Amino acid sequence: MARRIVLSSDSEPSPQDDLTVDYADALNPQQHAAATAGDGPLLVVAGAGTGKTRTLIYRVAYLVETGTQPESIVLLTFTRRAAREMTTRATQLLDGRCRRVRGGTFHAFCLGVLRRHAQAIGFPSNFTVLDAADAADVLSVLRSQGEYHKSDERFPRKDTLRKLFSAVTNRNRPLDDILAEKYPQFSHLHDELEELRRKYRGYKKEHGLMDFDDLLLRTLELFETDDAIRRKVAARCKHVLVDEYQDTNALQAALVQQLASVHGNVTVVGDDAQSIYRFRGADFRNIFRFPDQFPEADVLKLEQNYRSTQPILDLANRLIEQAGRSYDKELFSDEPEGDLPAVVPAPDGQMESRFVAQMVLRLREQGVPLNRMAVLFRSSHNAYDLEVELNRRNIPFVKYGGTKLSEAAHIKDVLAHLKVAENPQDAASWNRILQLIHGIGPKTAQDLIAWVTERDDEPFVVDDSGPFSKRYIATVKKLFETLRFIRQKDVPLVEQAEAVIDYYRPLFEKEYYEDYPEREPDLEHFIGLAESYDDRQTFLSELALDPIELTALEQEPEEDDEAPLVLSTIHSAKGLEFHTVFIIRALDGVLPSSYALNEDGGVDEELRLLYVAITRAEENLFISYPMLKYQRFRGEYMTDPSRFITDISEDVLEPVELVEESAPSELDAADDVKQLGDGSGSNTSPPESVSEEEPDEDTPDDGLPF
DNA sequence: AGAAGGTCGTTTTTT
DNA sequence: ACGACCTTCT
Repeated sequence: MARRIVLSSDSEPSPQDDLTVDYADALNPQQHAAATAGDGPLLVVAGAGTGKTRTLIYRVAYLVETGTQPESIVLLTFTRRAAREMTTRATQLLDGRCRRVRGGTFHAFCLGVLRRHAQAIGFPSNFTVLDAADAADVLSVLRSQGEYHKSDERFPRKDTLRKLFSAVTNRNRPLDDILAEKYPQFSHLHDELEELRRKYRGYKKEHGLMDFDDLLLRTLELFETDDAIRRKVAARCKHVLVDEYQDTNALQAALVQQLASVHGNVTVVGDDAQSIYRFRGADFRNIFRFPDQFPEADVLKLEQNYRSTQPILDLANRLIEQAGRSYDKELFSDEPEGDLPAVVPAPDGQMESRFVAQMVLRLREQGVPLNRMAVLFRSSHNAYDLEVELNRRNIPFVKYGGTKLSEAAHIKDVLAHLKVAENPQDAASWNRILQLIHGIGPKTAQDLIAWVTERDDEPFVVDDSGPFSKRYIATVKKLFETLRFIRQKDVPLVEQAEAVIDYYRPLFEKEYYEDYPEREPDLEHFIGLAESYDDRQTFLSELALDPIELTALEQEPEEDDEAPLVLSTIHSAKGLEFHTVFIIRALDGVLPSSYALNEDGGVDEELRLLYVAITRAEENLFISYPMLKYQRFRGEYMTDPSRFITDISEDVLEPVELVEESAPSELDAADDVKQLGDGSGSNTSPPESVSEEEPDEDTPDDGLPF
């Protein structure tokens, strides 16, 4: 290791009292210490709602204000949304300089590095980013080429293969280990799987493809291969700040080490009790290993909660006691007063949805804006019932964790055309667009791809040397024409998108003959989206790394629309906070997911998930579940409430009974009215029972101006 | 042989 | 509602 000579910053050292922000006044002593800490590694262990984000924002401002170039600050967050929000808030706090702080996800940051330096590890700079489905499709092609299902043995399906290989990469452990641990039924296929994994790597390299894991892995490889690049990149990272450190995996921890390898200034913030991404290779132990990784690290704790009332924290604390391992943070609030969290058993799923919808409307009447309320659930389909109910009542909502625009099959089709224009070697996209053509199946597609990727110079010319048949030649010609057009210089991205869609439309209507009218609007959205970008490569990468929620687009962004209610998976609600939180479908088999029961450590992770959900709430918390459930195969059956809430005493989690309001007399009037039962155990008045006038059939109007 | 079309069993969480 | 697999058609 070379001797290091550290040059001190040339900008004049700013004395504390010249700062424009009053840090001591805005932060509590613990937060203040973290935000204004000096150089070197720093670990901040912070409980839920303790102002972790706030502290990071102030730290960014402080660093900028004390002379650090904003461009040399790297703020790594879990989602792009979080990064955007943090830089915006830092900007409000200080000034425009904070906008130039570099921020984003590990994946986005690595993408930027690789776009500049990929050649050093044998990739073209215009490599394509594969999302999870694309990666699985590539594996599927390789699997059928390899004829692995020769005997009658079942071979893992494409998505299982992808998960398996992803786990190997993210946990940085040998295939054997992962097989033994997670897929013992496939252990005997070890040799075939190793071979397939090798082929997959080779295929990606040959065709300029990187999946999500590669973005991290190849960046590390780059740093190992070329030390000059490592030093150059790390030199631009004067300060590295990482949010949600408990959810990083082995690769990300290694990356942090590399990025900090020149200046050694790292601040990581996290909470081991909120680690919920184990399935993705995250290891909460990273946070405890940090002091080993950086021996001089200072460790600070934030314990005072500013978000929730004490009754909500009591429930959270009680809940986390059930975990197999102990967490030493006991959350306390400066807001002792508040309603008890309520557990609400509903007769069935529809009633559960009606309860949520009506409570939302009542609270809105009381002045709580819709977007300060959230409905959280374990998995996306748990909300289907509720979505129907909300649509029926014209209550606007956004759903996070649902289907993404770029994950819809027809949008992937359009994207594949643009990807091929960007990277003609992209066999994965070729495979997709060729098979859309009538008469071309897997085999012909492979032959054509082999032919077309041979000629890098001008891949979009049809001549007689190709393996063409009359069945589809006309369409292939049109396809190539379109591709040649959009590859010309200076064709605006919107026009490229329009050209692709013009070509694609007939194929689209044939492929989705059953329901293409419903899908049609997405194509329009897509064009609208393309308008706000001018660079095709940026557009494609951003869409892959930061997919757009479908419901977010359906929300017409009209001026005086009320901000919508938030529906979200618990995972996607991480880091957010709401005045009122509803947790629905709190059932055994759903909230501890039945999948988690077999894995060891699985149940604890589900418990942390519920803990995260609960600690999103500031004032009101309702946990509900349906007592009856319907499944196609089983018919109606009785459910069990989540094991996590059954043993909680009533003075911490208050049971609430739903009661239908007895109908005054008219027929059908009882249909939509219920009131909260005895909710008066707590120290504030229960929500008044509001009887709702049931609107006429099919013209729901809850008094909302939408 | 290879593609199209129908049928059956299925469905966590995300960059 | 979606994909893996099987059968039928070109």
